Amino acid sequence: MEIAKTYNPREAEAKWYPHWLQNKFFKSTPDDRKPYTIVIPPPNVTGVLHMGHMLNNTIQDVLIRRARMLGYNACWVPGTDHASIATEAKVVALLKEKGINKKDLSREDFLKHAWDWKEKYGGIILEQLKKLGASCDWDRTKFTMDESLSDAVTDVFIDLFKKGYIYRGVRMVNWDPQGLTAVSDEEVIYKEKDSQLVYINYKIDGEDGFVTIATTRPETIMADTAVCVNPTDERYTHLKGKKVIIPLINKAVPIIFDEYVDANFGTGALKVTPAHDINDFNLGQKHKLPTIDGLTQDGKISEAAQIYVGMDRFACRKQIIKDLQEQGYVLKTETIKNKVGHSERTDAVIEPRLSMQWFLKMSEVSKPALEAVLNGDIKLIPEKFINTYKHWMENVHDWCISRQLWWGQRIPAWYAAADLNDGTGIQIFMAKTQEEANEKFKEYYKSKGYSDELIDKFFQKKDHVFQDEDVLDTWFSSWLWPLTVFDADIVKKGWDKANADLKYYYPTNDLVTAPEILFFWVARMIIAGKEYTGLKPFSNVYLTGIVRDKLGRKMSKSLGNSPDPLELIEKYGADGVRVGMLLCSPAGNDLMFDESYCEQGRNFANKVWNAFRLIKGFEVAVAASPSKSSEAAITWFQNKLSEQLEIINDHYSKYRMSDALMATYKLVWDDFCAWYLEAIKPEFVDGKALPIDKVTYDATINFLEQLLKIMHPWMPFITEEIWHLLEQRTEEDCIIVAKWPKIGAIDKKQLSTFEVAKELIAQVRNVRAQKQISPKEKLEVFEKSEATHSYFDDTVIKLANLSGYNYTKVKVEGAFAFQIKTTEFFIPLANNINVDEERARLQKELSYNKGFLESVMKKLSNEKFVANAKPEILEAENKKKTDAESKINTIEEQLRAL
RNA sequence: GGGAGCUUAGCUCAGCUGGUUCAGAGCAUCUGCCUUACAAGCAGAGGGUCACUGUUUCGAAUCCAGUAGUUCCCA
Repeated sequence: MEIAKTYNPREAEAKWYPHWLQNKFFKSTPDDRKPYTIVIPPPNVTGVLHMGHMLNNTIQDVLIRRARMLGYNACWVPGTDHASIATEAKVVALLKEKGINKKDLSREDFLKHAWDWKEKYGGIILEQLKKLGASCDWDRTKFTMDESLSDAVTDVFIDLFKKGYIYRGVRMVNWDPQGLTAVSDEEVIYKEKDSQLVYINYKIDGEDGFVTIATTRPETIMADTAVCVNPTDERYTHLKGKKVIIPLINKAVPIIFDEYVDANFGTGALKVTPAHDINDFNLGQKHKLPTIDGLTQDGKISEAAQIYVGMDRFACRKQIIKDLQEQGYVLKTETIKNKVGHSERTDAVIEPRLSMQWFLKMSEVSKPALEAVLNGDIKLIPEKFINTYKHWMENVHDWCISRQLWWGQRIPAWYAAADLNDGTGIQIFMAKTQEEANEKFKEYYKSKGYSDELIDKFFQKKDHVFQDEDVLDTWFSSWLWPLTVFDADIVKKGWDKANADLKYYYPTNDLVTAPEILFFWVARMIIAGKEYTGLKPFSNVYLTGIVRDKLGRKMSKSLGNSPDPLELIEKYGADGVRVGMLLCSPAGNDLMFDESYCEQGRNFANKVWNAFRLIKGFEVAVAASPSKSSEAAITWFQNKLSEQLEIINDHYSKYRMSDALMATYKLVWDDFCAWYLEAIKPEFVDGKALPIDKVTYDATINFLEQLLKIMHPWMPFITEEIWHLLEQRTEEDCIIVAKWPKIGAIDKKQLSTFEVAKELIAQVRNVRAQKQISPKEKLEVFEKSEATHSYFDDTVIKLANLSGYNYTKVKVEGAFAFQIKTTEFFIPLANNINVDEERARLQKELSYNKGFLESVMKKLSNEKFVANAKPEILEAENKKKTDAESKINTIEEQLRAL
């Protein structure tokens, strides 16, 4: 059978993924093995696969595949997130294209469109993950708005409300006038902008003179309800009890005094607009000022402003500056830099706005979550994020959980009049259905002593008991993810009655996610986990970096600097891309991605392929026994494999993915291909390869199989492909479910002996290169030593192409001489010795060694060093001294001999 | 404005408790090779005042302080 010279990833990928699925290798059900669980950070239904997902999911797949091979019952739960704002924005935009305005639709109709959209596009990203090789248990795929998961979200809301953690209040929120919803503090991105600071004169009421205020938001002056100055500011003390007149609308507002105002900023006089600034709001509360909302929810000037009504806030800003200037109210304007908040989702400028929202009180519930990380019960990798986490959790703000949207879980709060006689007041009850809400209100009214007749009459009217219009923040459903993917009824039943799945898989093992959502998601999952099970949701949180381009810019659609992951897979193969991603991904640090890493990954796959090709091509001679050189190579590689496997396992245990990968890469490429295979490769005689003996062949196949297993988590496809090409195997005998290799005995001494042999071989090759001697011409080596033989002699003879490896007690004249450690070697070179060149080389070596000796002597002659250094260090220094001295002696002798 | 991190070869990064396997790896570069597994390869080689300044120490890439640059988080 002809095997292709270069590896073709496409074929293997098309073959093995379906094969794994068919054999249900990704599937997990509880059994008596130990579980190893990962829940996927559910990608957004609006998303398509980007480089961040690639990185994140490759890491998860590597972890889960290795765990599977280690014998754990590995379970990787996939799913998606409904992404309230982003999805609603997409659907609204799509409808708009079709000429449909959201406002013209009923809630039900809109949701129908949204579900259609989700069904059509929501699964794209999961399909793309399959191309990457992701070994998720697809039967467990969940969506944050699945009926059962949504139900759990509502249950949690009601439960937390009962516990007193959820409250409703007027708050200054970050309002997105485009998305028409409040967004959380975390969803506001502050960008530095040039802004006009306008100095406006407010006339003092009843006397001549002005107070000048400075503002970047002149369009809100109509909503001013005071001007505030610092009580210690002498410029203004005479204004106590006075009023000023707001220009254009000629309205008098009081001058108030408060320490809050910085006398040094602007003019030291601050316009107070409680409805449009959080600090002004606080001032307003303190000084009992009225609140005027000068803007509508979509960012236009409101009726309350009296003028410019209906004009857009930014258009109005321009216009009002112009008008104020014309009427002589503007003292001056200057350009300053300030940070302006933008909506993460719509990029609209955030408007601080007073509105009625639902909040979750965080101070209590966050305590166990902070504790879990601080005491090490949950590990953050890398550890530096513990600081960040701690800081956030200790200064945590209440969480605004309501969103003025339709796509999401509707808040289960129901409202009706408190007083049935005149229909005034508002009473609120939590309920999951209209019927349940009605019952609660009936009971309530009865308890208040209203007559049955009155109550019946009330309930005959339509919409008497109505539900809150808002939905919950998406994170309010995804914080339950590790719980509800296994048991959506956990909130109702409690941990003690949790189903078998949850009891088995929870707490999960590892969570792999981006540091950007440490608070949004990770912290809140810990809170929910602690609240509903008393347990942590996961043991380790691996925080990946941000994928950036070569120039360090974050990869984004708008910059167009992100390669399409699927195209990369097409070009380099899934294995190549996986290796490429992880070669450049230190934990928690950003990675500067470049396609050349994928090329390196592809090259590696090809190297592995060709190693297989070589081995597969061996002709086996059953009767032959292994040569000494092969025997030595086999024992050496056995040791090497064990040594490196131990290192690789250790890297994994510390989540040092790129180190584990690099160790694997070097073990395969350098140790196995460049050294081992070259050492055992049969020689060519008369243009034909000699057959290989059975012992060496079996050992080699065994090594390759072990290496394939070690490579499998990184390169699932090529390893599975070769696994099956090596021999005829049953359907179920797949590498994906093979056992992870065990570490054998490690003979350190032999490993270091081989290192000397390698150095010797390199020296011979080096001499050839320098003297331009063909690799085909055999050379001879003499070792000056008392010994007559060492273990790797034959291996050296083969790899360096020697005619003989000899031992001598005296030095060899007229030969190229060199040293490895303290041993002297000679290569007779007939007439090839250039005396001047040799002298220069030896002189250079001599002066290096003299300098080295000098630095050692400096230490040893230092009394304080001898007195303070640890004994083993002192010993090492002494050995350095004697070694250097002997080297210097030898070199000097060689020089004399020239 | 407050806090955290980073700065080591051309690039991307390792360097745990201060001391020869401490100045490393991979890629890139240069030189020589189409040696019948692999040119997506083989064999060699070059390349760094460990950001800067100072401190502690017998000894500092490593500890400490300051400076500069840079990134992130919070307001």
